[in-house]
Amino acid sequence: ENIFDRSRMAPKTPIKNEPIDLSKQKGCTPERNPITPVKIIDRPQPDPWTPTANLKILVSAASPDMRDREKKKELFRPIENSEQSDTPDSLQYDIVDDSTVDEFEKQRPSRKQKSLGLLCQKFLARYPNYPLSTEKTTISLDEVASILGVERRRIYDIVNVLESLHLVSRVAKNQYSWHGRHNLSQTLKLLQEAGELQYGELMTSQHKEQDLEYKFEKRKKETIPDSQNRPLLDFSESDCSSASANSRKDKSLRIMSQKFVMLFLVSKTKIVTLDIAAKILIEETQDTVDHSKFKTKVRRLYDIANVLTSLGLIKKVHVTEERGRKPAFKWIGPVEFPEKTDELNGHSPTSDPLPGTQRGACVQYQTSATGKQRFTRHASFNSAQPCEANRRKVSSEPNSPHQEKQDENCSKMINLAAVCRQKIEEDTGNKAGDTETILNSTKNSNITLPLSLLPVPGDSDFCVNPLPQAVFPVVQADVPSFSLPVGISSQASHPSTPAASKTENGKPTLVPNQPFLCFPSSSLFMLCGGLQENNLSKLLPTAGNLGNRSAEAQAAVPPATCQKRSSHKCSSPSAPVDDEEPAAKKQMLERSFLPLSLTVPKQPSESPKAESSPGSGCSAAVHLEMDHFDLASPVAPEAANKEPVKPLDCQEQKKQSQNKDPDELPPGNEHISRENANQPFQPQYLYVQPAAGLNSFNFLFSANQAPGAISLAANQMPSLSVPCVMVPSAALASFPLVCSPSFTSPLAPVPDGSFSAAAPTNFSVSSLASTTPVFINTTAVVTPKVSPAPSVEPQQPPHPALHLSPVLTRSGNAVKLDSPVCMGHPVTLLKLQQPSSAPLTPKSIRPAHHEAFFKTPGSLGDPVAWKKHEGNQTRNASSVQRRLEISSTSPD
DNA sequence: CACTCCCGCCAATTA
DNA sequence: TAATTGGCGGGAGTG
Repeated sequence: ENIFDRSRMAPKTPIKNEPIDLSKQKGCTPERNPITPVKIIDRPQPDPWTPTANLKILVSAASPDMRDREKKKELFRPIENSEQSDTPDSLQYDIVDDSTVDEFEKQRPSRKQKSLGLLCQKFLARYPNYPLSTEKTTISLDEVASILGVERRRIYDIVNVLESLHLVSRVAKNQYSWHGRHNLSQTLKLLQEAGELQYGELMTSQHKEQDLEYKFEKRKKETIPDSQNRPLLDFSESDCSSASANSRKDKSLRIMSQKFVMLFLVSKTKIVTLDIAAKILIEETQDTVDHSKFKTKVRRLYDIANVLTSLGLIKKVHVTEERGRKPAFKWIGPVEFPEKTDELNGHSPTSDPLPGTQRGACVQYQTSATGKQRFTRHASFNSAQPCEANRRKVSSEPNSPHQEKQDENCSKMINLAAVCRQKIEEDTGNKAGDTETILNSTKNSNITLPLSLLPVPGDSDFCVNPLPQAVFPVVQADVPSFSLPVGISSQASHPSTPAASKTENGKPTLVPNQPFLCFPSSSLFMLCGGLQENNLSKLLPTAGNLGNRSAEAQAAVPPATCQKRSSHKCSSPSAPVDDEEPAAKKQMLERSFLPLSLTVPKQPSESPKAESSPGSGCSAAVHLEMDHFDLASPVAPEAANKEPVKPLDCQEQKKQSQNKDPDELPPGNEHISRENANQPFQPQYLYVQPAAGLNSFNFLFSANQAPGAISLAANQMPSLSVPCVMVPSAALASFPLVCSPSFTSPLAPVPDGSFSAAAPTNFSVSSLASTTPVFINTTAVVTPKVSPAPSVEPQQPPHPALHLSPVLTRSGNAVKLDSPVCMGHPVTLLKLQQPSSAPLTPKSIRPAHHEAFFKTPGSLGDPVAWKKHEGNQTRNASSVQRRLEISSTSPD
């Protein structure tokens, strides 16, 4: 159609034609053949494209490049075909016949054919819905405009809306990068959350529109000032910090789009009438609701609606009310936004080429995490780009008047964020109370993270950010590495531990902050502590900025660094850095996402950044955050040791993040990632038997730490980004136990004695045999029994050992070899593979099913320990679940 | 006539 | 200053 138009109508077309068609149609030249040509023209073009269209889509999935190229050409075809297809053709023919000459031309271009919706479809057709992570698709506005045969202005309309949903992001002038729908669910989720804050009340009431409106206004006044103030944090700015002003009024379209979507997401009926939406939007923006404004708003809404319709998120409907029928749109997109990993996983596999690289990391995150991860990923990608990418405007200026505004907003936002957070937590089912409590209990500075999060502006991130997980530090503990839990607390250090660690290969790793210890055994363990959103959030913050968080956050994470290494080792030194940045970016991005005010600018806090990590390249990223782990990587085992030594306690934890480099690690090694700290922990642990790829490695994950961290490589190779410790079984042999005091330490510093006590225990464990992996959380200890479990059989649930009391754990570390699991905390142990004793789980034992475990954070025995993060955790958990499931499956 | 929403002027922002 | 973005609203196409 376009072609038609072009030939006839559009002057521009000529150019477009050629370019547009690209190679294929020559025949179709723009000429206007009065007669049949029309049709012919159409035909030819379409044909070439159409046929392929479907294929190409598929292909696109397969090969990006191809798809891009082809899609461009074809894409619109399909659309056209679908919509217009028959009609136009037939018409055309007729027309042709009738009015051989000019007339048809006029008709062709019917307005509909030029609609923004159609244009958007064409636009979308050019890009894969779920581009591989590896490929980065950039969109040139000029190019697209010419290809689609429209003025740039129109492209802006589309892109702005897509940008609001994060399907694309502005990279530079005239350049946008295509993200596809990977993040869509995340974005929608955020919008929904944000929407609930802003409009929740409104919609809740079933809406009568008026009611809604009414409420809306009311609400607006009361609670959400921000929207008016500065609704637009949206994107970039917030994070960027300065935020430059919101540029222009601009963003209006973007913001409007987000708000519009929010209305749908919040609405129970999922139907929003234009006029209501317009009113709401107007009000937010302005108080005056003059008619002209209304009209303008409606116009814009149509624009947005057209794009959303093209995206398949809404459809037009009519609602008849008393007074008649009103145009409205119904949301037909996803309503629930679990984090989805979706395709990512599938895609990811391909991506990993880079072992240690960022990318890899990113991927993992993605994998592990849900949508968030995706973001992360993007972020990483974007990393190259400035955060601002989103907005050109971002001015760096630190403080500008705008800023002030922002600050104000920030405060508001913060509040909102807090609210959101709470909400989220609650929603998640976590117990918010717990969280807090936990915090308190935890006190340890670092750990407390969760708390801080709340208050901190960063929170907003929380709400906003989906990605948090992206960041966790991962450490690989390779062979040699040992980290002593010592760090955990100064107190904590345990002689034994260190010794142990070293002893053998050093495999056993302790992570200072981390709660868990892993031993390699044949089977794999995964422990998940609190994975949570919170964690995530925390993590994010770190990256971001947020000083506040930093402290708390340390926990947060360093950008994950190592990620993927699973298969490879990560090692790339450079990677870490990158990761970090990306993380930051992510944050930004995330923030940006938030439409409303959610995003909060970071506050100035000081965050001590982690020191740069020593040698490990990867580590760099990590350090930031804080992880305190030590990794002992082969490379720098020493370092690891050192750190451990340090008093981790609160302070240190922050800093510590050290990673080690993966490089050195032998492939099989374990990675340890840790998170640390900060957080609340979650009691959940997963034990995974080694999958094929894993062989002897065991993984432990602490939920808390790395939310998204755990991800399994596509191949099954598990890659851990999580704060986990993996120990090669071999290494473990001698050491059964690992203790990480750190974690707990923060909360409850473990008495030295306790720890030591534990140590002994461990030894005893030795009997277990190498196979048996033992994890000890400061809080909890788990002993998985590996199939071969030696005499000590963990299986019995009832083991006395199991009971190590949480107390111990908390206080210090409890360790038990015998019992399959010991938990200080309400940790849940999951065994995926082994059936062994079901009962293994300590208190919280949930049913063997992983899912169950994950899902129910609540089960945690100690609320205190685990705090609030749960909300986050939940998310994390979910991600974890996935992974676990995956992993489990693989092993199975 | 009401609904849609295309079109493109022109200002704000950037480069 | 030129170019890029994008707000905005007139007014045309549709039903």
